[in-house]
Amino acid sequence: MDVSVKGEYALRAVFELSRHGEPEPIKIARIAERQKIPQKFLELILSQLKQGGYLGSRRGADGGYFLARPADQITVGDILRQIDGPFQPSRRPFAEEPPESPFPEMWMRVERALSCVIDRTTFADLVEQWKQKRAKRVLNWEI
Amino acid sequence: MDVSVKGEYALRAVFELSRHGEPEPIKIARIAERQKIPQKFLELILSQLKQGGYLGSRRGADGGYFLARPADQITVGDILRQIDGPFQPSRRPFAEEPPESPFPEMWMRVERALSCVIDRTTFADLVEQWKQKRAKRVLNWEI
DNA sequence: ATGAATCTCTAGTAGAATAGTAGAGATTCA
DNA sequence: TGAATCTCTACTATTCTACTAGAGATTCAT
Repeated sequence: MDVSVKGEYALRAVFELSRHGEPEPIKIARIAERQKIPQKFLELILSQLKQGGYLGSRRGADGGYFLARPADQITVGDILRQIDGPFQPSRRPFAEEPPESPFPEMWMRVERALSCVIDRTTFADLVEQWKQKRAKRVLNWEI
Repeated sequence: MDVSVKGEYALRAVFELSRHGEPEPIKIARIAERQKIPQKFLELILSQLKQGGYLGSRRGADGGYFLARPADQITVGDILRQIDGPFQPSRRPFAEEPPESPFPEMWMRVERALSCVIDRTTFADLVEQWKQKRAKRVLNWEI
C-alpha cells in the first residue's frame, strides 16, 4: 500500500511542467534541479511518460520536455499508472478463488475509492491549489 | 499501488477464522490447506497477527488459532496495516518539501478514500457477503 | 511422567524489484 | 560544424518478497 519513489518523481516532474504553462520546453537538468531528482533517473522517467503520450520533447540547444496536452487533461492517475502499473490486489493469480469469495468485490470497492481521487485530480487542479496556497502565504507575510 | 501476497494471505486466514465463528481454535495446517497458503509462511503471518492483538492461540493437540475479538471488531485495514505497514506516499523523506506543495494534501485525500473502504469493512461483513453469495448460488442451483 | 501434536522463534535464501549509474548515439539549431 | 540536448541500452548495488529449515516450548491425553 504505497507509491514508489519513481512514481512520486514522475508526479513532481509533470507538476513542474504544468506549473510552467508556456509551450517552450523545459530541460531535464532544470526539472531535476528544481525538484531534487537524480538527473539520469529522471531521463528514464520522462522518456517513459513520453511513450505514454503525456509529454513531448525536442532535442538540441533550447530543447527539453513539455506537456503533450493541457494540464487539465492529465490526471494523477494517468501518470501513476504509466509509471507503476495498474492497482492490483496481488500479482500472483490465486489458483482457485472460490466463486463466493468476498474479496474480489472488496478490491473493486478499493479501486473505485482510489480512482475517485487520482483519476479526478488533474495537474491543472494541483497548480491551482499551489497558487492559492502561495497567495495565502504571501498575504500573511505582508500583514 | 498494490497489496503484497503476504497481506492477502493474512486476510484470507482471518476470513477463514471468522467464517468458522466458534471459539475452538483452528490449526495452522487446516487454514493453510483450505486457503492454499504455504504452511511455514502462514505460521509467520499468524504469529505477527497475534503480536498485533488480533488473534489468540493455544499449543498442543487440539491447539490452533482463534480470533482475539469478535469478527465485527476486526477490519480489513487492521490486518493490512499490521502486515504491510501503513499507507505511505513514499518511504524516503523528500529533503525539502516546499510549504506550498499540493502533494501532501492529495495523499491525505487518497488515504481517506482508502480508509473509507478498508477501515469500514469488518470480517463480519465479509462473512455476511460470503453467506449471501453462497445462498444465491444454491438457490439458482436448485431451480 | 511421557510423548505426540501443535504453536514459536531464529535464521537463512533465491529471485525479483527498486533506485539508481554509465556511456555512447541521435537530433536540433545557431 | 559543433555544442547542447534528448535517447537508448546496459549494468549494478541494495532492499524486499516470499518463502524454507529446524530446533525449542507448550499443551493435553494417557
